[in-house]
Amino acid sequence: MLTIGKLAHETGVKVPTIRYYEQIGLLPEPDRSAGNQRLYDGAHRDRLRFVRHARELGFPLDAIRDLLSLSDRPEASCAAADGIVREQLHAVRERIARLQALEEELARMIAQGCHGTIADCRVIEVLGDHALCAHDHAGGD
Amino acid sequence: MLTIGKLAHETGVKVPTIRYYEQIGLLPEPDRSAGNQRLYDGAHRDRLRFVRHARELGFPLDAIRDLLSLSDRPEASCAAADGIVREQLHAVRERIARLQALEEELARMIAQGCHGTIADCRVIEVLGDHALCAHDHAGGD
DNA sequence: CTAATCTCTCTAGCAACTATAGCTTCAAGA
DNA sequence: TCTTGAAGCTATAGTTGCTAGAGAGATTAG
Ligand SMILES: [Zn+2]
Ligand SMILES: [Zn+2]
Ligand SMILES: [Zn+2]
Ligand SMILES: [Zn+2]
Repeated sequence: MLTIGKLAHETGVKVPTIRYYEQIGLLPEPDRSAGNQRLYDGAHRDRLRFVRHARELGFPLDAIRDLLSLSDRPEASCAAADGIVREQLHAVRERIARLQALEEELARMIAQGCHGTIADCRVIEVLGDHALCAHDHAGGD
Repeated sequence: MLTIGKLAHETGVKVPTIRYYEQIGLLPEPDRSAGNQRLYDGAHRDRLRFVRHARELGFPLDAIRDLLSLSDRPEASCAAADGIVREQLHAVRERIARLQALEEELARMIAQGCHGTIADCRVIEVLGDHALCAHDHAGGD
């Protein structure tokens, strides 16, 4: 049996985060000690590790919730799980593409190399006028 | 003179967002009409376009606040502005690197190609055990 | 038995907006 | 002039995924 602090230590998830996950229904409510303190077992630890790992891979909590409920039904088809991962991969690739466009644009701004006053500053100028940009980075952030 | 709706239309920034920027002190309070409605001029529009463009390039509002106050002092050295942009470029590159590691890992998970039940699902298995990962994606999100 | 360390609940805050409610003002047509 | 509809106003709360603090109670080592 683990107290919340030990569970935190074993999983690398901070104590308030564990309580937060419980609050939003991502983790089940554990039993309590006579003094009302949470007591966890191995199953809780595995579940929390799963959550942490999925978070490290960038999955949003909603997707993790779905993945968890799938993993609770071992006989179900894994197509749904694979779909969630595919979706996440897609989202990650989109973010990468957007960021790479930004990277190029920022690098271009800096490459113009200005060392004067703000009045002649290339970067301030470009920031003020998207027409000076090479890309169309219109899409939301 | 522009009403807030026209300013929104001309800059592509939504009306509530403009009011929000004013509230946090990013945009100056404009004059008001007799009926208490905001009235903007060309300077306001330029400033808001600057903000929007910087946001599109991923700058946080705090950095934009600094850039704006620099651009109000045309005789100042532009080193500070360049530094902010360099910092942003650095942040973007770091985010790209992190996302690329995630992308590889997710692609690897999917490439294992599983079409069975959850009990045998590779992706659920990998999510449950970071030891099956090729990367150390420990760092924050 | 006491002191130090956990743990408890609850509230509020972060970024950067977005959405809603309930009201007032404005512009144009009949 | 009246009326209707769009646009504007303020203020509050919600979003995501936590994090920080207050003030109280529980547990454990010496
Ligand atoms: Zn410069
Ligand atoms: Zn641009
Ligand atoms: Zn599968
Ligand atoms: Zn991993």
